[in-house]
Amino acid sequence: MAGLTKKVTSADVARAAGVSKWTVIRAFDPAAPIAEMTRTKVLAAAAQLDYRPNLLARSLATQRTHLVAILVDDFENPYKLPTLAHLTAALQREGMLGILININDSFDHFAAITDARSRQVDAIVLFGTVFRPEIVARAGSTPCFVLARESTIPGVTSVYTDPVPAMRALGEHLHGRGVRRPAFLRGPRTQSTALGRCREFVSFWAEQGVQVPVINAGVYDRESAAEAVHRWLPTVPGVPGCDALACENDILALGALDALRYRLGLRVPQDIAVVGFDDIDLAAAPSFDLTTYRQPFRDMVEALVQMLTGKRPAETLRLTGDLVLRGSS
Amino acid sequence: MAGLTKKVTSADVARAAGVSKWTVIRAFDPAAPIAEMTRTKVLAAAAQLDYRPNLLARSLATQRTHLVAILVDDFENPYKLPTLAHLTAALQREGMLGILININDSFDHFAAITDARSRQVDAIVLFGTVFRPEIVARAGSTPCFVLARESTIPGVTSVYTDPVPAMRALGEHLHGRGVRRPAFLRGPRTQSTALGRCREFVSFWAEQGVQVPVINAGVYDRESAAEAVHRWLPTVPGVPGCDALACENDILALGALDALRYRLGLRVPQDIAVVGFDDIDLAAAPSFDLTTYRQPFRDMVEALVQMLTGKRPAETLRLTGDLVLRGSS
DNA sequence: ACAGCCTATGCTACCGGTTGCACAAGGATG
DNA sequence: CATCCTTGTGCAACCGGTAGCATAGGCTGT
Repeated sequence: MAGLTKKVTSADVARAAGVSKWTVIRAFDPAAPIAEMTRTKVLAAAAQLDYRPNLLARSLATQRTHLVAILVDDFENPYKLPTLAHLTAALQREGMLGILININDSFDHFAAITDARSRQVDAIVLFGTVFRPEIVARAGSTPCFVLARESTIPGVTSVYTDPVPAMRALGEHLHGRGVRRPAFLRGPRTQSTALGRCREFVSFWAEQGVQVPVINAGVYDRESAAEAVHRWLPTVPGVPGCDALACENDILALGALDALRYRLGLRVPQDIAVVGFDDIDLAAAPSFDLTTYRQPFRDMVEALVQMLTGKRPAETLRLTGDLVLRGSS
Repeated sequence: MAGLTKKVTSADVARAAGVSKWTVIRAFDPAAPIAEMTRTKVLAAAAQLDYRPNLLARSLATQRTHLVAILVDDFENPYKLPTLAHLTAALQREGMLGILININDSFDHFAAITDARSRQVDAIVLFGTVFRPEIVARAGSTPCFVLARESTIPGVTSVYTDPVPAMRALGEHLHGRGVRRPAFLRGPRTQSTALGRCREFVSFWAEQGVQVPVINAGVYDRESAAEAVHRWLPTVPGVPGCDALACENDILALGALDALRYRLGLRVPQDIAVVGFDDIDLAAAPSFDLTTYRQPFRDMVEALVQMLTGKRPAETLRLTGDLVLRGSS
């Protein structure tokens, strides 16, 4: 019955309770000066009519929507699902909700940011997406944050895992295991520069006097990784042509692992070691048992949400994660 | 500069162009009667000031937000990420955006639906979540859809994969391979009833005169599945105690597969066959090579979005998927 | 020259809240 | 008993659009 009738507004409740609509509003504001008896009367009438304040109208008046745009351009990497879970949960704890925006060929950053701003979102979160400075400029006065990626743009705060200690930890681990001819497998070139993992890994080995070949998978995708490794390894002198494969993230590593074992007939870790980055759930599966570097996703999200609620100053944060040693290395 | 100044409204553009704010609005409406010269002048002024209509104000006036609430309560199952990608893309093609709402212990269906309605969303999508009739009643006049789950509630439209032909196909496949003592591994009991996979699998084998034992993993989680299988199988007479394991979804199947191979030392498929449901990306990995039943996620999403835009009558749809034969059976 | 019509523009009222001010009622104070 | 203060309530104005009516002014037809 209640569902079929027109929407209930504060004026309706006011009429039912015999007060003005402003008094109704006050009844819902714990800090407002209002007689206890009146409040009780109003709340009873509101409950009776199933009144809910219209947040659209409130947002228009207060200039705050408690809405955050979350821009994602790559739904291939499994770590994004649990991280989205953390992010939405953290936002909800703060009374906010996230609008999930899919950046793709027909809806680019430009369109997404324009749309988000028209909707008056309180903030924009670029979650693991590629971006260019001029794109962020479109955000105008809307605060812009980058999650899980380095931001080289001044004024754009980012929270991500510091690649320097991470790649050093992975490098030292491999070096300690006797690795001397490692290769690096990365995804799209543009994104890689924003991650710095390749750069740091290569730089670590340069210190050891080793030049690391870099393989391009082109996309962050298990199958593409498998193909890239399958094509590349046989072209390198030696059997196998390298003794370790460091991958930009776990999903590439899983593809690589499968290609090494099932297409190239190699034993991991005996013939070649494999390490990834992220520590996604499947990395722990005995079938893969992948050595990787765990990103502190939960902490990253918590820090980001504190920044966008203003509970913490907005400044770029580089967090460190943990080396997770498993059987693949 | 533009970012630091106050928000630009139609009145500002009107002032700049020397017209009234209503004329500004008309300039942006292709169907409005307006002199071409005026329109040009207004659009120029708008571009100059970087004016964007405030969709909040528009929504308040038109009573349409073009916002859809997407309720998710389980972020464990990897199929949800690509499906979210499809869903957001499809919504965006229709000029809508999705608010991703995380249902959990501190923010339940009740709170989520109340909040979503206060925000005046055009529709609510329950994406693979458990729900009770009284919860949906809270949606009031806001249309409610269930994606990837059966809805037993009258008036609530759902789009899901028909478990009848699906489990029959899996059952017949296993039967044809000589399986005679299969078991079924499922997740939480409450959700299972809304999926019907267990029911239909058991019923298929009943027709063959076989009673299927049902194992509870408790949660849709790889590790829980592995533990459940590891605990259960040794308690059953015979080595192994069953000759096939059908799992409610792929993520359970991957956990089961690992437990069988690495904890119980069994060979798959020689000693025991394993089949899943969903066809997630990792099911195709050579390490698992899992036989499964592919859900037509893309079609499901497309149909759902057409329903919520009104391009198609809202009625429960049971789609069929495809049996995907691989090496695990 | 004037009715009749059409086009382009302005205006009022409204969507459902918020904000700050005005003011009435009642109690404390001198 | 007048004054001051406190508390509680009503109200106008506003947030930035939309919808539909009113009307000015140009053009056509007779």
